[in-house]
This record gives sequence, C-alpha cells and structure tokens, in this order.
Amino acid sequence: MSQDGVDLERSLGYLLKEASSALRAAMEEVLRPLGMTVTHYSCLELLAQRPGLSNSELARGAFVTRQSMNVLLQALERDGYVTRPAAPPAGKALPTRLTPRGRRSLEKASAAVRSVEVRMLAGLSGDDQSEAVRILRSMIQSLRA
Amino acid sequence: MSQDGVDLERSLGYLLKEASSALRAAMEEVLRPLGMTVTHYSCLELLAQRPGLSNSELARGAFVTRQSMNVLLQALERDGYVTRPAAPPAGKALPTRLTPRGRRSLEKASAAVRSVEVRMLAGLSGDDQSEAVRILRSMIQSLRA
DNA sequence: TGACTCATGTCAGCATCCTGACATACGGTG
DNA sequence: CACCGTATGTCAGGATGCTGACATGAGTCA
Repeated sequence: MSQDGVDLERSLGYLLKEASSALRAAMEEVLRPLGMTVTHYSCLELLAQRPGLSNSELARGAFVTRQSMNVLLQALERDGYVTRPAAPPAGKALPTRLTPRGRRSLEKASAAVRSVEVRMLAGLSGDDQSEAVRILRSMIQSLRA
Repeated sequence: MSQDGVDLERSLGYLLKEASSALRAAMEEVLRPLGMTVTHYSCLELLAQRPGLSNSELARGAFVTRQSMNVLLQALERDGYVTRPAAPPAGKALPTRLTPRGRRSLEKASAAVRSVEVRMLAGLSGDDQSEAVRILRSMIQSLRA
C-alpha cells in the first residue's frame, strides 16, 4: 500500500462516498444470512413507514429505477410479502402493502440493520448526530438546486 | 406523492445514502459533457494525487472491483491517458501513471467536480465542514471494525 | 528450504441494472 | 372540449459490473 491520502481525506465528497459504501457493505453483511438484499430491505422498510406507496415511489425511495423495483415487487408479491390490487384504484399507480408475512420478515431485518446503525454511531454524541442530520440535509438541498 | 417521511428523515443511514446519491448524480451531470464517468474521473484523480497506484489499489479507491477497474485502465491506456510498464517492476502489481494528456483531461473534469462540491457546501460554515469531516471519519472507522 | 498465507492480475460466465421506448392516465390551460 | 406536460407501468435490448476461479509472486514462520 502506498502512503495515505493527502487531499483525499479532507474531501467531503470522498468521505461521503466512503461512509455510504461502508454502510452498504455492513448492511449487506448482516442481511445476507436472512436471504435479503439492501434494496429488498429498503422496499419493505419504506412500505412499513408509508403503506400504499406505488412502484415508482418505492423506486425513488430505494434509489433504483422503476424497472428494477418492479421485478423486485413481482417477486415479493409472488412470495407473499406484499400485495397489490389487480386494478389501479386511480390513475395507473398500484398501491402496495405489506402482508403479515412481509411484516414478520421485516422485523428480523430491521433489528439487524438497527444494530449496524448503532455501531456506526458508537463514537458520536447526541449533539453530533443532530449536527450530522442538519449538515447532510443542507448538502442534499444544495445539490438538488 | 404521499406524506413525507416520519422516521426516514431522521435516519442518518438514509440521509447518508441520499446525500451520496445526490452527489453522484450531480457529478455525472457535469462529467457527461466531458465524456467521462464518475469512476473514470475518480481513477484519474487518484492517480494525480498518488502516482504509481496499482490496479487493485485504484479499484479500492474508486469503490469498484479489480476487474472493473482493469477494463477501464485498458481503455485509458489505449487512449493514451495513462501508462503502465510492460512488465511489473516487483511482484505482480503494475504501477500506473498519468500521461500529460491524462493530466490535461483531468484538469477540466476536476474543475467541474470542484464546482459541484462548492455548491454542495454552499450553506455550510467552515466549522460545519470540519465537523462533517470528523463525524464521517468516526462513522467509517466504527463500521470497519 | 518448504509450507502457508495473502495480494495481485486476469479469464470466463452470469446477474444486475439501466437506457430507450411505448401506451396510458391525470391535471391544468387555452 | 382539445391540447399539452407530466407521471405511471411495462416491454425489450444492451451495457455494465460482479462472482467465482486460477496461476503467480512476495512475505512469514517453522
């Protein structure tokens, strides 16, 4: 290995990517024994917090395309984790809901993911966490503009 | 669109992913006119800061696999942006270096990316940025453990 | 010296995800 | 009403990236 970074360790953009990547890896690690992927979990978690989300809304929330989310939803529906009405109640959007089975499956995954987040925040005070939320929100808003 | 997040907006993990995703999208947007992808740029930037990095080291730094970085390096070498010795000076690692052409290409991209980072940090004070660096480093370290 | 471990570069095969496109449905505005 | 812009679900097609595996080179330790 070469010498460590000069500029890189000071670049917020790089640190952001690094942290996000490490978080995803840690999540994959704890979700794999449960036979679940990160997108899989994200979808269930989104549905638990906001029942009735459409395919497109779930895709945006899980940071994948509508097409990818659609194949995932078809699998989840086939296996009985979620339900969608046969016909759209309005427009074209199909509101999706968790089944009891989906809810049970989510509980285990949620506990696993929560443990990862706890570990991630181990060295941070409550104030630090509030600051982090504020700063990240500011970054997101500025980038969207 | 449904009601906005209850728990989601408070989850540091989610905000992290959201910020990272927004940053990547913004970078893709400014790099596309230059015919460059984010991984492409990351590779050049890494080489500018640490000349002589091997394929594997570049892959780790750009958060892709060795295999993916290898095909990128082959293209970059073919087009004259980087050079690698025909035979490894030691072991199997081939130290890679930027050519003048690669350096010129990087300059434009670097300016574009810097403008994105400036925009991202628009609403943040210097203290905020230092805090962000400290907090992100703590998260990364805790996750690696 | 020999056995073991680890890291590297590279090959093949495959899964994943995205780009592009289409028909449809809603909301506004003339 | 007719038109236009936007959003949705869905269908291929293709590019991109990853997993798995192998041989090689270097370092470690008995």
